[in-house]
Amino acid sequence: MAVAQVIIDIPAQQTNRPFDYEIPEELSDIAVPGVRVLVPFGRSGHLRQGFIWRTQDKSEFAGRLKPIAQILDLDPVLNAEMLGLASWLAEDTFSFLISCLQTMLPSALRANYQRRFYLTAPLAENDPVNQLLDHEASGLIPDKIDSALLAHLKRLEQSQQLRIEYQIKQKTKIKQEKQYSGCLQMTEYQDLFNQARANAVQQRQLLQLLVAEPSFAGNVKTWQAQLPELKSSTLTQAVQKGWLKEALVEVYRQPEVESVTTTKQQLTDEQQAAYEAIIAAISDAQNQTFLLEGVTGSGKTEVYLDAIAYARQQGKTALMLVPEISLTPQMVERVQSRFPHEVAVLHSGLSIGERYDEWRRIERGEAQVVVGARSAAFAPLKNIGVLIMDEEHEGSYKQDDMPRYHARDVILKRAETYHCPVILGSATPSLESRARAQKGRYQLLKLTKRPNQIQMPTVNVVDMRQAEKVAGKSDFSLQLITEVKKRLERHEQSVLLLNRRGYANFIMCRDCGHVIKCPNCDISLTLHRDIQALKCHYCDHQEPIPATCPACHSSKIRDYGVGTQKIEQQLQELFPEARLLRMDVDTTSRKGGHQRIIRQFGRHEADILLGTQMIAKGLDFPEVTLVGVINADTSLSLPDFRASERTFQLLTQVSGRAGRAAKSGQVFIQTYNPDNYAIQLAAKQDYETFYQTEMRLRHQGGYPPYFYTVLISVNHAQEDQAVKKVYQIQRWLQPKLSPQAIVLGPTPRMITRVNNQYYYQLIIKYKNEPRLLIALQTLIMNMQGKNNRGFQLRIDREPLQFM
DNA sequence: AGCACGCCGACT
DNA sequence: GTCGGCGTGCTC
Repeated sequence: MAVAQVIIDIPAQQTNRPFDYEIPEELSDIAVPGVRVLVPFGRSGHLRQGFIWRTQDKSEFAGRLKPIAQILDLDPVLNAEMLGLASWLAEDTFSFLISCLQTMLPSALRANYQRRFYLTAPLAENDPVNQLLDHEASGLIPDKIDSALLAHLKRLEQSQQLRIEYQIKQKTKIKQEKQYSGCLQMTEYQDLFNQARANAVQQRQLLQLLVAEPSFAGNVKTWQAQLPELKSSTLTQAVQKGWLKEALVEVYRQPEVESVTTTKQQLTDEQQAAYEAIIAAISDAQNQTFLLEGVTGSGKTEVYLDAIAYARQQGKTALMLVPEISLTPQMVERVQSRFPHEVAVLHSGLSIGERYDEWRRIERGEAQVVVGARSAAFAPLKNIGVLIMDEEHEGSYKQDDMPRYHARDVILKRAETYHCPVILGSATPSLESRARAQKGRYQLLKLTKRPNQIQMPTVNVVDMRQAEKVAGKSDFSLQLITEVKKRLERHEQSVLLLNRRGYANFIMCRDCGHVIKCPNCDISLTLHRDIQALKCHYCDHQEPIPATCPACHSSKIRDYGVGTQKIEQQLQELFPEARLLRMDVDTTSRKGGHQRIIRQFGRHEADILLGTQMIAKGLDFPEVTLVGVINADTSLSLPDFRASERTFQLLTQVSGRAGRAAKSGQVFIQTYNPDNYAIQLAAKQDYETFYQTEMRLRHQGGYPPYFYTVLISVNHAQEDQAVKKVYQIQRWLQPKLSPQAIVLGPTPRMITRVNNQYYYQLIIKYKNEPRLLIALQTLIMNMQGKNNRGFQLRIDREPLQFM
């Protein structure tokens, strides 16, 4: 009897091992590893989705095996490489196999479990179940249902007044579109036209078109291209009247863009040297990692594109990861125009269906070049020739829920499998990567110059302790404002950065000092003036802005801190004639909001772009000649050993936005710490000195890259419980560590309470602890069962956030 | 997550 | 004596 080991999708994920199932004879041909299956699970025998992990001849399991109910794929959705990658990922990130398998696939392939009830007897008029009805006698039972209502449903089921069915819906896969085509003779259309009422303008236009071309066909858009006034309802009516016939046609959701082919640009000497090193590794199938350290504007992208072109010439595929934020239309067009019809793009703006279509194009080999954000690291490419990660230092490459993977590690792993090179590119590499280049594990390639004699911007540090301020607007130095004014006069553009990391707008009472806090979390609420509400950035809590202080009823309650909205208002007062664009989480939260703003600014529809860190990347506009940093300091004072690194990166990146073309650029950095090394060196655009300085400090403090780190965090609704558990874990773990390992804590997390859960943590710094990783695997298993209800454990290897 | 098994309290 | 509370543990 053939047996399949199946990894099952159990919501609570209390198990991390496969379950054996019998493969029915008729399914034996297609029951191969990597296919999705439906299997009965548990006493209820309800179907759940799973993945075949392995197949074998017999089972070790003593009991009776249930058979696989259904196989969902004719071809496996995960090949051998992907299954191996999942297994490595699960171990590396201390996560469950099932969650790794799920994150590697587009969510369209994930099962959608739902419960429906069907009435078998009429309900009482006031029965609460009435609210759930969405059809005549049936309704959906929501996932989040209050337990009383669920219990009520179960009672009704027991008394046979209704029955509950469990269903697994596959999310829509194939998009279909209505196609309308003429189905009558020209003379018939002519007759209809003659009969049509004189005021039926739309119908007459439509018939006129059909008289001219009786077999015209196409979707709504095609028809509207001919008749711009045409409404889709007119087409529907025409179908009803028998003038047209309609049919459903399968379409890809992202039709391929018609693009012009652009060719290779002339490379500078430095670019050429980097290119040659990379292509040698591609043609020799060497698993070599390159760190491409190039100053802003030095043309790293051109090197990437040429490397991809070389891989394509060799008949190989290529993957390029970029941070979500720089996945702009300009960027995508640049790749698409270089490799027409070969590119698949994966980013968060895609709908589930669009994402699946792109995934399918890659999987079928129809797209050989993939550009995407973090999760694109799992793109189902085969025969990869080169893997690229742009802005390699970016924190967004690490996922911050399970599995907590870093896309850099994923592509390094894939490169091992494909024996191909990896290019990590950045103007400000992470210290981890730069240190590896120092040790020779990565090969360092440098681009120190901008092509075409374009100058690096000149950077001025403005000492805000002594600078003359604009009257009444203490956030602006006179110097910066004068520069902005000059740009407005010359019709050039300015970019202003508000460094808001770790800084928020909060509400405080001037009389008693009371700060309005979130009822669920230990954090003050942030003011959002556009929606007239106070919001908590850690849970979903939201409340109206109070008119008086809730503690002392004084009316002198006002907001503190610097927010983009406030700065925007002040700028508008200073320059009433200037066209301003604001870019922050509030203005970009809607789909495409980010790209809309960038496009607008690119068309020079605004003079000043004001924004948070998101403006530091991805924009490349020739008219920008001024970059101003309003407050460089805020990110320096955070209790995180990476504070300097992040500040340096942010300032360097944003400075690089100035003077990308013929016009030279200037940068003004306002700060209260003008002597700080991160600020000084960012002003000089001197990465190498920053690297040396920061490495010394990391060495003294015993931080990465000199030590590895693991963060272990426990949370519970009761604070004493969380404390007890974290100490218990420490006592258990300590004896398993060598004396060289350093344990920090246990300590409460900086924001101890979030969503009414108390968080306590332990940080372990180590160099070589073979027993630690095994111990942590054990810990995660132990925490699942028995007396650990109500606790959540989180293990984060090489965490980027320590707070 | 479901569902059953199992060991304690208030009832026909 | 029994019915049922939901704590505990298993699901191929």
